[in-house]
Amino acid sequence: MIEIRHLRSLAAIADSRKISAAAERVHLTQSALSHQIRAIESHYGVTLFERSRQGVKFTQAGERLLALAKAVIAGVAEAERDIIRLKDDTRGELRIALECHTCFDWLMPVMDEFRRRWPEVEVDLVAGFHPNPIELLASGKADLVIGSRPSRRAGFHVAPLFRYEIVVVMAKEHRLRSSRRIDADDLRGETLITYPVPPQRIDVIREVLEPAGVKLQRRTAELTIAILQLVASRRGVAALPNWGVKSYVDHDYVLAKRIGKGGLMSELYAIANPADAARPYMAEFVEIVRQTCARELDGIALI
Amino acid sequence: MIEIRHLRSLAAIADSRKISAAAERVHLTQSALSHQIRAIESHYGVTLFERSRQGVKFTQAGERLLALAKAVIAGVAEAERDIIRLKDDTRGELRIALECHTCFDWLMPVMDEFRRRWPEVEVDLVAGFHPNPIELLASGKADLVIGSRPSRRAGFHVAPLFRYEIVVVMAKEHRLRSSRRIDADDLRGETLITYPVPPQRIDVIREVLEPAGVKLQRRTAELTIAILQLVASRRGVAALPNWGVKSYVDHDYVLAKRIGKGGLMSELYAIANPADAARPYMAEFVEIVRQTCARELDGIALI
DNA sequence: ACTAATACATGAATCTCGCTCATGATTGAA
DNA sequence: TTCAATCATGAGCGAGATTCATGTATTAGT
Repeated sequence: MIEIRHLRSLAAIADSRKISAAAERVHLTQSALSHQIRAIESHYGVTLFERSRQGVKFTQAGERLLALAKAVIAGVAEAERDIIRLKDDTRGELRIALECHTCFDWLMPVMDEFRRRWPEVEVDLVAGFHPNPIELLASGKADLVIGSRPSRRAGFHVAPLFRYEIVVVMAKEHRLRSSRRIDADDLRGETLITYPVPPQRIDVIREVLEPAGVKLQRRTAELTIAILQLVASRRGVAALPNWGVKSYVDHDYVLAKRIGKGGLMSELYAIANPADAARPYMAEFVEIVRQTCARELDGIALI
Repeated sequence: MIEIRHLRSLAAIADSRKISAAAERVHLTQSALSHQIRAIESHYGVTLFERSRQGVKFTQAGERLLALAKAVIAGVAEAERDIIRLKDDTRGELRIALECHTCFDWLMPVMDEFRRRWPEVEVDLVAGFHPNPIELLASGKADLVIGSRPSRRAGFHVAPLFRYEIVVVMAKEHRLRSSRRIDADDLRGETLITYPVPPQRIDVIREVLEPAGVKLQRRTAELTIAILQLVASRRGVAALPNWGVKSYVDHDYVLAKRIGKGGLMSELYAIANPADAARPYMAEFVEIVRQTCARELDGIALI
């Protein structure tokens, strides 16, 4: 008899196109998923998808079950929200502060979806640039910070979001235009264009340039689009999330290059006070971020 | 994590109003169901229903989960039908013959629902009275007979429907009007009004009168309403299913009396040729009968 | 009031079935 | 060809679901 866990597996497979990747998402081994699928297939006497190296392709029967899965999963989630509402007082506010300003790109759809699910929660963005957004949590000016992992000593509740790659963007005519990858030394003499935050908060400085003893001139801008304008007009280079610059690269406005051998990776977390983290809608906000980003941003990995 | 089996349990509890009765319907012990519910309740931190002597009453949270359960169960059933359709050729015909003519009462809503679910199957009623409807199966004139259990030697596929009580109905002014129960001897000298079928096919004769050596005059009528007219106008008594006469008794047209100490019970089965019984829509027709009757008929027990 | 009956709860024992582990099979790429 | 990636398969284990035995509470009957 089919169960919700099977439907969740199915949805995960549909999302990731690969059984082994889907297995991770539902916290199972590849073997377990394989067994699950086989069980469903033999139960109904149909095949759910054609397996191949580059992912699975759903059959008609698979699509039909997938449609059921999506409906059931959504229905269950909605019912669970309603039950929480019946049980607890779910009014509250969610003031969000961003450490990484590129995140505005994906925050809007996330907030939209969140408002739909928790209309009684007041969502707000904490405006302006802050040298250390985490302090906003401690001072009670924000309820949730999206940024890099704080030291665990600070006592905050930390939920992992995703890992992404930071790339160097440069003008199309830049002298390094034909390099496949960029190392710290390559950048000597360049101007680095960043958001107006302390150098220690900028990954490429902290992780790459400083260890190599390379110190660049800096120039700041508040908006991603402004940074890219400066880059395109050859006022310097910038280091930004790959998903933040993808559309500009695709349109050939600028070039993006990998940093170092394996690329410079960074991770985003949702950080909250432990008291607030227990609120029912908090975990769901994090889930919405993860799902939305996994769907809309290229080249990220949920963590 | 909640699973479909929990939702099925919940729906069964809602239907039967009693945990122990519901347990049987989902093929579990009362204990297992009790544990299941407790697990769900503690998982969500809510109570799903107030337990009391005469059944359970759903709380708001219980109602919400129940709504989910109904939606999910219906969705799963629909998806499974679609998958069967994708897999097999599901066209076919379903010619139904009735052994018990009172069954026309509930057959219409059943057929309606069936047509909705399997529009590509041609449903038909085999008209007229037949001395032995089972023969219609063997001769290929019917695909499904609804009646009492045939001898297992006959090689038919038999699906149980429900158990019900056969009561004696009599005019309000009948000499036995104040008896609480009727025994074979009480009926000596009466006229028994029946459908026009052989005496061996009439339960009250086979099970009660004949064993007691009581032989009554018989008179026949083809329609339940005609039999009741004759009873009401004091032309005799009849023995009919309790649910078949309930509305007439409730309106005080006739009286109904229990037969013997524990009542005369009878059972209905759906009988088909094994080859036909394998067809996907057959099992579902039986399910629809069971569910519809459990919902609409008073005083029956699914078997 | 006492007893019997009915319905649900509870804890321990048991057992099922779903998971992981180890390994094999297949296929595409280098 | 070999390697790497992906999925399949079978055996064995263990968590969790079920049953069994019993307890508790409420109700009906005499």
